[in-house]
Amino acid sequence: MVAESLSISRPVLHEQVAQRLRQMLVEGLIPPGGKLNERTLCEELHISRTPLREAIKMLAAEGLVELLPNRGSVAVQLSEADVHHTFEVMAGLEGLSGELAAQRVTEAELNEIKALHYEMMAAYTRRDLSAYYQLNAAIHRSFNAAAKNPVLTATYNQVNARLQALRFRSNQDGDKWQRAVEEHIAMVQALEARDAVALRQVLMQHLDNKRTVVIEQLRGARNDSPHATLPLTKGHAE
Amino acid sequence: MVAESLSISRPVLHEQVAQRLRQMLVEGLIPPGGKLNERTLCEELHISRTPLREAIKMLAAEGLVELLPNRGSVAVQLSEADVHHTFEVMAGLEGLSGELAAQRVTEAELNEIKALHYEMMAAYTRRDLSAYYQLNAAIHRSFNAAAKNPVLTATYNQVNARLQALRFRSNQDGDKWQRAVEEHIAMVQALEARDAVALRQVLMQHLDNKRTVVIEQLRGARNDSPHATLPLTKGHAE
DNA sequence: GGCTCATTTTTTGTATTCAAAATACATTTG
DNA sequence: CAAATGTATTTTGAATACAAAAAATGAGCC
Repeated sequence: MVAESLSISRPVLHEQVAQRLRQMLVEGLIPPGGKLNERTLCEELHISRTPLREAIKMLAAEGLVELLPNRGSVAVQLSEADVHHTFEVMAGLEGLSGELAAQRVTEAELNEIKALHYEMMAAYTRRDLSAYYQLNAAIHRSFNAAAKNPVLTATYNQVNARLQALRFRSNQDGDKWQRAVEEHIAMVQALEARDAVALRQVLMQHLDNKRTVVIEQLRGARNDSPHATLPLTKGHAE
Repeated sequence: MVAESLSISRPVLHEQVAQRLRQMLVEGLIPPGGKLNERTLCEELHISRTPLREAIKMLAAEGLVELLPNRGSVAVQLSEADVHHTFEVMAGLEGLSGELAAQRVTEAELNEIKALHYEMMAAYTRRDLSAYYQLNAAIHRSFNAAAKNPVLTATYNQVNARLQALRFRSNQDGDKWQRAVEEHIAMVQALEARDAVALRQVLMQHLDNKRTVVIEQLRGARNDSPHATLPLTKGHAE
């Protein structure tokens, strides 16, 4: 609606800082529960406290950090219940995505999703977890895009960002991984058939299963090292 | 999780300011598309620019204002497409609310919802639009509470806040109002029967209809006064 | 030795100042 | 008179300065 955007437009500082902090949170550079010391971050990012604090306030509104009055801010640490609730909402949003995508997907989009799907199958066959994970994310993004609802996409991304900080790599377990792949096959079939109800069903089920896997993993990690930051990418598929 | 909150805890300034700005946006004191002049707001609220700017950044993250680099910030003005997309997401979230509420509602909650429902029926019978509107909102809040998912509630509220700024009063039209009431009756029945699928269905349909009403109203208002801020609460039921 | 409480230090919250960009205005020129 | 350009003013963006609260330190005491 507003014109600009064509101009060179050096992004403003608080935006850059917010983006960088998001990255640090998702990458675990700031671990869940970790404190965001303003002075330290200012020195690291070579900025003053004003834009840093503005960025932190944005992240707080996004649910990525928690503000403790007069005591600064910490990276959110999701409890098991929080994770459960977040996945529940994600399932709802994914379901809606699927429902709308089934109605609105173009042939070109469908083809691209099928292509990504086959790439993913290749990654699965090779047990290439990293590639699988990336393709999986790309496919879910594509479903979202096919739904053609920017509000949905924004909402989805915001809720999802909180989960990203968990840095889970699900489907390490062979059976679970296979089930996920089977669900993916069903997804593509439902999308191709433009079956909104079926697609919604599959996607919600997919998320529910993912939730189970993540929570199991979370419990394991907590038991392994109750007070340390969660160990990441431990172990591989099979 | 974090302790505090028991203490009297005078809220910090940027929080107070954010709350006040939200109120001003929802009440139309700052109209959609209206500019947020920092100097003016500072004087009105008797604060310095620092907490004001922090608050504005939070509202931007919430999607209530838009930041224009080097040109300040304006209250979001939803296009018709935006409204359409927002309602679509709201329908999905309401549907999920209903699905979960049907599974989790307690007898006490059900009773309270039924009580609110009858109060609402009374308001409808009297054609008391204001009371109807408030009770309607209370009922939807109760459904949300019965779903017992704080992430869902927070997400719902955030998306809903953007619509609040439209200040619509739907169901002025007799037929539409009656249909909405019928849907409400179906809701309570489905909740009482703990029929998750039916409840989801009714709630989504309810939101879809509301969307239609709001968009019609929006078109009317835009045509009546293309460039002024939208006229509010014009006309009454029947 | 451990505990309490006062003092210092650090950290956060807010206000003010300085700088840069955008806007408004006036002057010049064709 | 209109368009364009240069100047002044306003407004936003960022850094610094100041105040208040919390945390850390350490001396005195039991």
